[in-house]
Amino acid sequence: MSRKPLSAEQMRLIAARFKALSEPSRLEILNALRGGERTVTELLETTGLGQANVSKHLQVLHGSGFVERRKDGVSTHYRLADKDVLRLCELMCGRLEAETRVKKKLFA
Amino acid sequence: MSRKPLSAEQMRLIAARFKALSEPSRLEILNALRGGERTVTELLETTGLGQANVSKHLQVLHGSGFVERRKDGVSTHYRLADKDVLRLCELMCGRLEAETRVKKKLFA
DNA sequence: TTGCTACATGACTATATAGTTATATATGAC
DNA sequence: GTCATATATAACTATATAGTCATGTAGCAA
Repeated sequence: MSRKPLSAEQMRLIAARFKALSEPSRLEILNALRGGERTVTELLETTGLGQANVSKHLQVLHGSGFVERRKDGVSTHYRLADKDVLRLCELMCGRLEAETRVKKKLFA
Repeated sequence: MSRKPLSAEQMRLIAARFKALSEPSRLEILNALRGGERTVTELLETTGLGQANVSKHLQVLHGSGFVERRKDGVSTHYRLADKDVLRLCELMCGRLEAETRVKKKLFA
């Protein structure tokens, strides 16, 4: 299970990737992309966030390698780069569900 | 692979968990705990961080459920709550390695 | 009691960043 | 060319937090 020791530089890079996933707005965007490729305008409508705000979040997600993009005329289409994001979120979800179960037991 | 839709509240909670993993210092602490239970003093020595700083990071990690603790006299022993942290980091590591391979190809 | 050690916490500063507004850039229609 | 649309970006404000210093608190020894 546990692998090689991690260097300080590796941990800095890993922390930066986790930071990209540490904002609810960005998770909302990623969640919206689960349904497939979306333009920025579509993401504005789905998430209800401001245009400049969404654009900045998309730059962060693209810079961290979580989304890829494709320009088509005046639009830019974004999509999930791979399934890792979903797996990461599902792992976190699993943790939350476990916690919730424990809390329910305490109050039962 | 992809599961239920996520509520805004769930995404807020997930983001908070990712945020706990988004600091290099906290990853260093978690990395040190891969070797097993450690006291705060031991973590100070391993990481080289300040006492108050480590203590605060440990509160964050404990509040997020990533570490558990056990008081023994004047000392507090911390340990990884489970293996999920390692799996999460390994997933991120895998992404980084893949990126590095791509970059090497570009310069080859 | 006093003193010492281990840890936690409040107050503070400095930095990072989410969100907004205004503007820039680019593409296509006309 | 002008105009409108789609996206990106610069500048700014407000908030969050990492790190430090000082202090508080709890357990143990003498």
